[in-house]
Amino acid sequence: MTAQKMAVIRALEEAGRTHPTADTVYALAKRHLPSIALGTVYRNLTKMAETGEVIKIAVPDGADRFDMDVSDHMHILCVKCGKIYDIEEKDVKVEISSVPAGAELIRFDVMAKCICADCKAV
Amino acid sequence: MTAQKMAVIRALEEAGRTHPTADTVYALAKRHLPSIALGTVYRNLTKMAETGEVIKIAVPDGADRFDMDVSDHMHILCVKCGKIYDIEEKDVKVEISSVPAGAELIRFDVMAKCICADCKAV
DNA sequence: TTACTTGCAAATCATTTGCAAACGT
DNA sequence: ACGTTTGCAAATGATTTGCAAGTAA
Repeated sequence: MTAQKMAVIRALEEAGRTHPTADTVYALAKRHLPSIALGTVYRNLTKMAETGEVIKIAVPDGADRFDMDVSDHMHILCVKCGKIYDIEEKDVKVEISSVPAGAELIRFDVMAKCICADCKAV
Repeated sequence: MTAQKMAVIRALEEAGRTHPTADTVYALAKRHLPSIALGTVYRNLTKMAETGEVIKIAVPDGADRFDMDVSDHMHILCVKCGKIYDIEEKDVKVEISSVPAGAELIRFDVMAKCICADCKAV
């Protein structure tokens, strides 16, 4: 456990439910540890994604987003502003009655797309 | 309609259900139109994604994939080899009982993750 | 000590873009 | 003729990596 990893975790906590990009995590972490490097943030986030401490979310036309909430839930992306919202597990039901023969299911990532209230208002 | 766009469409047809990357589409298109440029393939795919002629699929740790099957269906990604399989609409049921207030749902992209039969066999 | 982690900068990969020439209609 | 599309190469943006120095255990 290094000061850098702690700064990254703290940054993720501060980001709350905003699903920050690596860049945003870097900016937040820098406030507490000004010497931290962007590469270090990437290295920590990548490792944490591998160990399951965070979830990495790929979005079309944009940088990856990170989510420290690893509980079962899904995401809904506003295609206009790019904000990502959460939908709690209890509010989604996914059932798959058939997978490719022999495949072992690991997890679902449900990414819904919407135009969010803020963007509709414009 | 240009020869280049036709070559891209033909490449997508040849790729079948393999969800090719832009690079793969380029390689296939080049067989029929050797003078075609990678940039042109990107331009065509991007435009086609905007108009809904193809679907662009963002995957973590990899290039975007394209799918000429725009019907309602889901994808399942093997986290080992990166292959993407289809799951027909009738084999998946997604229900969302609550979306962020005021948001207008556009579509779902369900990306399941698995270890596919080929990779389990190794 | 000793393996792991960092900061930095350069490298890589996917994708986009400026521009002048070529093309479709 | 005129707006659109192309090929090419250079530019961009995100992410990764090599390396020497620093740090946690």
